[in-house]
Amino acid sequence: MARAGLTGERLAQAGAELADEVGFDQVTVSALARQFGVQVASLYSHVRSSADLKARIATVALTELADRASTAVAGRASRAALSALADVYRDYARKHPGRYAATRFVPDSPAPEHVDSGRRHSELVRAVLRGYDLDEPAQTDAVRLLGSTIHGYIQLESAGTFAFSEPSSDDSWPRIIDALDTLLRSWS
Amino acid sequence: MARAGLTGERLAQAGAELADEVGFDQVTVSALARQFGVQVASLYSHVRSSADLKARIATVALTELADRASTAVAGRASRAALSALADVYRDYARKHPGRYAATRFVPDSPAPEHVDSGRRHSELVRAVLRGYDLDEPAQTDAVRLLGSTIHGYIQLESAGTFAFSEPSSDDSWPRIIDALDTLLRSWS
DNA sequence: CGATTTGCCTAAAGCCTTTAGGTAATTCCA
DNA sequence: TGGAATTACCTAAAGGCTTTAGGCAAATCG
Repeated sequence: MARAGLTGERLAQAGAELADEVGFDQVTVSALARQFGVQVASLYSHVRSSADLKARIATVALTELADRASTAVAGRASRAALSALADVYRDYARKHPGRYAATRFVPDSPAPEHVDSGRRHSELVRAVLRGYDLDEPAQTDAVRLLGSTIHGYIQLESAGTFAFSEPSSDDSWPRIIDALDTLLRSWS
Repeated sequence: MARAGLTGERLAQAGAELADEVGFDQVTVSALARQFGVQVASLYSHVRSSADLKARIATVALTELADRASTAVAGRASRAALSALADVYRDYARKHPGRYAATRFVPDSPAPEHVDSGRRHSELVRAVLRGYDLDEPAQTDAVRLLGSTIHGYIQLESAGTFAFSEPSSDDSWPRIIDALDTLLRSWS
């Protein structure tokens, strides 16, 4: 070791911050090197490729998000749990748009930590569903419905799709969560 | 005019095909020039920039999709209309993944044709909702819910998120559409 | 204290974007 | 009909990002 000390870890963290500032797609090995004031080639000792850098950022984001989701769901059930979980995703996407976008990045060969975080997410959704009375395969269907709707809403909202009509997307959001809650209560 | 005749129109069309082959993100002015066997710079007489090319492809896709959706919804109502509409989106995404991805591209300053197609889509969803009894603002909420869920599902499915657990995502899909239908019938 | 490892550097090749400035063929019209 | 204007595509060039190869100096290990 020597000098300042770039590491894969540090690069992923800095990359996550950069993503929030300039957008996940604009995160490049070059831009990151510029931030650290070092030559581009230096980073290639720590990340295998541009895709590898993005994958690491994705893992950071996915893990961070799982941590928050976990906290939000703890001690809550049914509607309260659903609402808290959904809000965590949405708030995270608003505060950390770059990181949230990173979350959708599918690595060529995901790190174990990445896979773990992915599993934690689906388990959290299943935990929320314990408050409703669903057996398989309905439970899996419900996991997919929830994931689709929440991720879909966040994405369309951030793309500005809801910005040009009333009511505000802030108002629609809780009503849509309510609707999902109702739906889950009476899932055929 | 002269020779073969590249036009913005033709480039958008060829770009759409290229997108389906290699992915929307891999569509570049260079790649397209290669396909046409001309120098890269030549294309810049017809498209303003790489972003402009992508925007044109997006417009082609959005319009194509609106046409199909329109056909699918015609003569159907309620559940049948909802299911047909959702299937059009999903089938299009599967047959034309590059074009479908293009659909999510938000142009800096959208062409009128692009805006029109966007409007057609939301009007089609509202048409489907005529089969249910919703007044404003519930109707807008429902439009957003439907859009979020359908786009979200398609996206997660194409990212492979549903590929590693039972039941198959083909089986979940109709059940999720059913659930949405039920939800709309009893929207608070 | 010498050998090894670590950390960052220079160099270079390859691909993509975009602008500038032609050139030949076609079309318009006096 | 023939010169002017336009059209369609080209060469040249600058600048950015990615990635590999090879090098040197500082820190650490034995």
